[in-house]
Amino acid sequence: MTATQHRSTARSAKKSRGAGPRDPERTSAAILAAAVSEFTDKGYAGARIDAIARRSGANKRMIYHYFGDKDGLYRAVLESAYVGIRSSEAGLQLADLAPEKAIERLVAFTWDYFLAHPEFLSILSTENLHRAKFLKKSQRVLELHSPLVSAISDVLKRGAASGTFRTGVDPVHLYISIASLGIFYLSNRWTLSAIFARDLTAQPELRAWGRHISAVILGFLRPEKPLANKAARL
Amino acid sequence: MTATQHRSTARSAKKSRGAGPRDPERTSAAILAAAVSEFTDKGYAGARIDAIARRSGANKRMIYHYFGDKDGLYRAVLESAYVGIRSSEAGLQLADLAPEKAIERLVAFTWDYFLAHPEFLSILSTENLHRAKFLKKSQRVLELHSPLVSAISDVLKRGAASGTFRTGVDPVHLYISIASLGIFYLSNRWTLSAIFARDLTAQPELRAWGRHISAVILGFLRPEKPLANKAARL
Amino acid sequence: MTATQHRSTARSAKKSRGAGPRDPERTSAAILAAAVSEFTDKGYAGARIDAIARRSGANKRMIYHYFGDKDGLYRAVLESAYVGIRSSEAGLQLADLAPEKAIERLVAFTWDYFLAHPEFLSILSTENLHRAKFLKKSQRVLELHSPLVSAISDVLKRGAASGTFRTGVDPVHLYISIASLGIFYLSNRWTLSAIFARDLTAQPELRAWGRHISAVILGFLRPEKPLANKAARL
Amino acid sequence: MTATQHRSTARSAKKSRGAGPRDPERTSAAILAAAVSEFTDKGYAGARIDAIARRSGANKRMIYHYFGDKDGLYRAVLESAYVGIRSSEAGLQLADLAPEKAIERLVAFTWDYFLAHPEFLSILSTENLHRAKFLKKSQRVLELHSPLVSAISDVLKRGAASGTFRTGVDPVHLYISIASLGIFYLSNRWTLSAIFARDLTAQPELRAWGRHISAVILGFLRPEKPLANKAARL
DNA sequence: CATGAATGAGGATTCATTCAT
DNA sequence: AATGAATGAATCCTCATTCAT
Repeated sequence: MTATQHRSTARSAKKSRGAGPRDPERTSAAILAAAVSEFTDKGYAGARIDAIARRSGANKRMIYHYFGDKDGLYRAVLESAYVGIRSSEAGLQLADLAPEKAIERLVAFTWDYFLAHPEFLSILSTENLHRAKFLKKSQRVLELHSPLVSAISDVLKRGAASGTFRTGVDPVHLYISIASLGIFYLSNRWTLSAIFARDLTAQPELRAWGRHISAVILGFLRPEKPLANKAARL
Repeated sequence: MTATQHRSTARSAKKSRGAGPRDPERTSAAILAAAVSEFTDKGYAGARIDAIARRSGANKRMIYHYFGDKDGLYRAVLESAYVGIRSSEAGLQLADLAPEKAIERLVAFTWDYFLAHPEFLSILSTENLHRAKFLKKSQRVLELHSPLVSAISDVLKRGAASGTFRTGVDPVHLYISIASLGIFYLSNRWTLSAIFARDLTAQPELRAWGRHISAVILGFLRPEKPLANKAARL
Repeated sequence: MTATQHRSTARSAKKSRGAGPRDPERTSAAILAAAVSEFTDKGYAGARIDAIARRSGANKRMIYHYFGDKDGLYRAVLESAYVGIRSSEAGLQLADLAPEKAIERLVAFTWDYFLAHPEFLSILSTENLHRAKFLKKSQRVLELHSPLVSAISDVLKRGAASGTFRTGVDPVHLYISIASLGIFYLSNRWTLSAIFARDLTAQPELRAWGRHISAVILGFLRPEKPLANKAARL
Repeated sequence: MTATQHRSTARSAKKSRGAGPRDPERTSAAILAAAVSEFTDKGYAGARIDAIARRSGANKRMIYHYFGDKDGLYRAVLESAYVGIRSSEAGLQLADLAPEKAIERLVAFTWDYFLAHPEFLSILSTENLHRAKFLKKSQRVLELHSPLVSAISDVLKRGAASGTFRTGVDPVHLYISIASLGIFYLSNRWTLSAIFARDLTAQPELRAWGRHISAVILGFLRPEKPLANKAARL
């Protein structure tokens, strides 16, 4: 990625043409970016190749050249979405933190990421409408997830050992819970705002919900019976 | 209703054609049912009027007759989905139960309803892709939700008063949390199964997740400092 | 066929609209006729659905409605071509004629048919470019040909028995020979005229070639050693 | 030629890339060969410039460099096909053979050539679909054919003079007859096999048909009335 | 000479919707 | 009330050809 950027920077110095013909990397990146927007806004079936061409400034033919067909382009969008979140996540260093802090940090990161990347939520939703038809084929994406599970598992073990967390929590369940609370709220804020007659998309509401997620997750993780009680019962 | 039935009975004697032409109610119900399936499976843009006509056995022209256009048909589907869940919910009688029992019941009902009505999840997701464009227009649906909020609010108050629940919980937040955990899991089970390499659609996993939702919600609702509070009260 | 014509005639009396909407039979017949011309002129790949729509006066969508896709339309054209020649042929009554007369009649009919139906030659040529890909799938066409072989076989047997024809002639070979001489000349008249610098498409040339086919076929069928045989029999 | 070879040898030492860039002759020959295959398989309209580039290993731009456009490339293919058969034919030396032997040889050569050069048949067929549009423009090809007609004419005259052949046979007609029987069978073997439910592409069938052509042509050429009869009538 | 990116006009096919009966 | 034919505007995709290097 750095190499690429360098190269294109170097070149754009030489010839400052706005949107670059003869610059395959830039062209295909522009197409991908436009495709992310379009698929995000309209879903798979609603997305229009013509619109992507227009948005990206590229010739329609180039889309087929670089991505094969609509499916291929969508697949590229899907992959880039997952690669995006997982690689950001990799910088969290949960192992260096106390269990409670680690979970707080993971929850905060996740919520912030979802807030900052609405396209991720949208692609997810689209992909699930298709029952993960495309995702299943993407080995590249599938390999991305075991580090995440290991990291969470490690935190949970440490927390249980120190008595901070309840025992027996499944790390996959925990991650899904965190994601649920964040993604569902954001993905469904439009219908939720409508039915509850309350603007859940407003900044204060969003901040409140972020705190709520933390409260729910940490509230749940508290040991089932406080230590004192346990001792008392013995 | 009686009139209609009488009429159609009278006529079906006259001309015994299998599926009923000249039976407006049956025709439009068949169309709606087919539309639910189609929109559920394909989303709004992916749904095909032709497919709905085929699936329902009705003439395509009838769809336009009863529902105006594709939008109108979709709106009908959307409304029927919300009416379905809210009217089932109305039978819960949460006010008659102890706070903890009431929440357990609400959680269990909600999870079971989502499990039994995948079309509800799908429609929700589709509607959110469109930022609730259609829902906003449906006064009928919007009016359906204040009883739900009131009921939950009442339970939370009773729980807080008795020391069973923490205080300051927003009923809308609580409902969204319950819905999040259920809907997100089910809507996303296809991608989640893929990325976590684990069949989250299997019966035991589904049952485990149902228990997990209860644990999370009730775990969260526990008073924040149980020992102190409890001690104080004793 | 007669029924159809009658019906559409009856109707066109009632409502004299030039090209008939609401007359499926006429519409699909018009499409087929236009398709025959287009595929004949341009071959499969060169044919344009748009052109067929224009030529037939039908809406493009109707082509897909009646024939499925380009392949289906081509297949219909192919079938109609074979049905055309074989059903005309069926009226020849070769069994009622003396062997030599029967062959003369078959040759004359075949040549005349080819002359009158250039589209048949063209479709044949197109189909062979595709190695009979479509024909192989058409059971309907394949069943059309055994009566022809039987009829020729019978004539050859009678001719051999009476000493008019040589023995051991394969009826399929004979038919292919007759077809070869006629079809090749006509299909290739354009290149042949060019390379031999002689207008082989002119009427006198066509008549001369018709006589030539007869002479070749009958010349070939003469018994191999006429003198001896004839003498012996006298 | 020598210069070119020298040059390319010198360079192939320098950069041993498999197929030769910087070797104009090889590049254009490779393009032509690929074009022959492509036009043969798909016809003019069905042929793809991209496919020819891929098949030949040449850059698409080179095709335009050497042949101008699709038409020019097709024309080159067409010319090479005719040059191929006519120059092979030139070696037959029919004048040195007895008339019957000469015809036998011509028939055998022609059949063998068609068998060995399916692309010739295919190009012919394609060119005739276009009514010899391209051929007419190719002076080079047109000049190729008068020697053939002269040679056949000479043989026929000698045969008629010696009483071996019937009189009044048009040499162009004779050649077209020979070509008809060979080309039609081979070009149409796919449809003929299908409609006659018999594999006419099998080796034994091909050999049998080769003999059949000879039998038909020589059978036809036999004098109409044996000499004895003629004498008797005088 | 050679390359691979780029293009615009068109190609088959599909869709929601309306018309005539 | 119900039907099946008909439509025109898109929609995805492909093609021959040219441009910049």
